[in-house]
Amino acid sequence: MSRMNPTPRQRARAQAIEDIKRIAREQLASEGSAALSLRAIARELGIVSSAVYRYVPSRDDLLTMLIVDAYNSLGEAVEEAETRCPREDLLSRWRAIGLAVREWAVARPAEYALLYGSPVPGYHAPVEQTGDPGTRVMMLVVALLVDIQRGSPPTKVDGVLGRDLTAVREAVAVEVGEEVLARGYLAWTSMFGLVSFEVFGQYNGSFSDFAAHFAYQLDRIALGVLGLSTT
Amino acid sequence: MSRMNPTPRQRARAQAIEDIKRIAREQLASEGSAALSLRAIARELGIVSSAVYRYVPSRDDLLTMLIVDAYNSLGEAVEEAETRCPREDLLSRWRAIGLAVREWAVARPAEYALLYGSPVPGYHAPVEQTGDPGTRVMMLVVALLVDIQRGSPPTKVDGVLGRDLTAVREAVAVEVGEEVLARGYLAWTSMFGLVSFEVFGQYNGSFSDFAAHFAYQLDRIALGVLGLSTT
DNA sequence: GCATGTCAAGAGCACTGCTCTCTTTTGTTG
DNA sequence: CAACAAAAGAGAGCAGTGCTCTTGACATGC
Repeated sequence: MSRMNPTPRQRARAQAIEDIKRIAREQLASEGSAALSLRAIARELGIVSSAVYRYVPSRDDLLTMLIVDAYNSLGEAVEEAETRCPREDLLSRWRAIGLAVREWAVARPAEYALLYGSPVPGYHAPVEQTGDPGTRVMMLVVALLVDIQRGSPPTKVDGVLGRDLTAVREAVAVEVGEEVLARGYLAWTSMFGLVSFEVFGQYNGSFSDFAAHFAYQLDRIALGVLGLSTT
Repeated sequence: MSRMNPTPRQRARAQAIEDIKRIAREQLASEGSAALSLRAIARELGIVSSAVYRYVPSRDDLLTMLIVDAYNSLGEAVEEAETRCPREDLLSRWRAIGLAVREWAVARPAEYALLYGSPVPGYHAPVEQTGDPGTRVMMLVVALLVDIQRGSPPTKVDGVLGRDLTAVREAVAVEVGEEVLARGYLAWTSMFGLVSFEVFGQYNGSFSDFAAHFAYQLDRIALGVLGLSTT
């Protein structure tokens, strides 16, 4: 009833929500996440502030929508880049994932901060909405780990960490050993550490060419952490 | 005149500023950086809001003070841990730095977010005040890199990245080759990637024992990136 | 044509940072 | 000890925020 043949009403409503999100993204880009103001959005739309609440329940819900959209946008971009690679070329798959993440992040620093920066104060992302889109990139890395594991026997990890990793392995239900999984976690966090340092300006102008630095370190992660040969 | 024998006035003033910063830190911890409110601080102090402006020029200046204090607190903690290690035990020095950073971060997540999270919207840290305290931890890593370099001939890095690294090497004026410097950057960002993922809740409950995970990955960085033997 | 549901408007509440003026307190000094 | 100046506090006020509520206009579906 609501998805087959949308009524003009539903069309207009969807368009209004799309407009609100578009302007919200612009504000996000120019001012930052905490400066996101429903009143400013209303002004931009030539609308009184209370009217915005017809379309968006609250500021936090708007943030959630933007986060979900951002996760999907990032996921789509990275999936698109990764599927171009030949399946057997593990190194180029890793490179494609990393480069796509960085490219997306530097193009949309505010949205990247929303996903991977400090959590917005007072706001906690509802996992039931953000959880699924938030794992799309992760899943590509997991698939890569499976192919890295293939051929060599899985190695366990000792202690509490080993049990945690086993639980993760069983949760995602793929054939990857604990030790490779741990390598994947480090590669994953290292890559986001690199991107975050660049996007959040932690390098303090050490590098004139961030892309070169990132590509270099991405290969170093592939070699030193994932064990992929870069020759 | 102003630092030898402080007058009672100066004492009271310093105490008032200290109280403001203390309550600000509490608010930061309980609510987050954007929720930091001068009016709320005034309420807590039993003071009218305008009176706070006698001690703190603005909200942004208060944030700057907190950032400088946080950098110094972190730097002090890490320096303290690192100097305990025997100079020749490079691995334990790296471990000490990493563990101290993590410990400090998980104990003060809000202040850590202030330093290494997404930048506070509308606020840009004045480099002339935050620059120096912000490099204290970095300097320990640089010193470690010098000792890693010692004995082996320095290796250059090609291209733009190589020139950037040479500029950094000349800026800090220490005997460390470009290639080791690049390793240091990756180790540095990887470590902060790990800490940020934990503090900012990106792991989504994968690990029950973050400390074990961190210690494990810290050693892996030492081995795979810094080239320190963990045997 | 009319009832129904949607949308916009506007007022209002409680909060924020910040400025201004006025008064009180307080340390110093003649 | 008294007088003075500097510092601190109080309070009003401005412009902004998220959000709620009521009221009126309008289009949609029967």
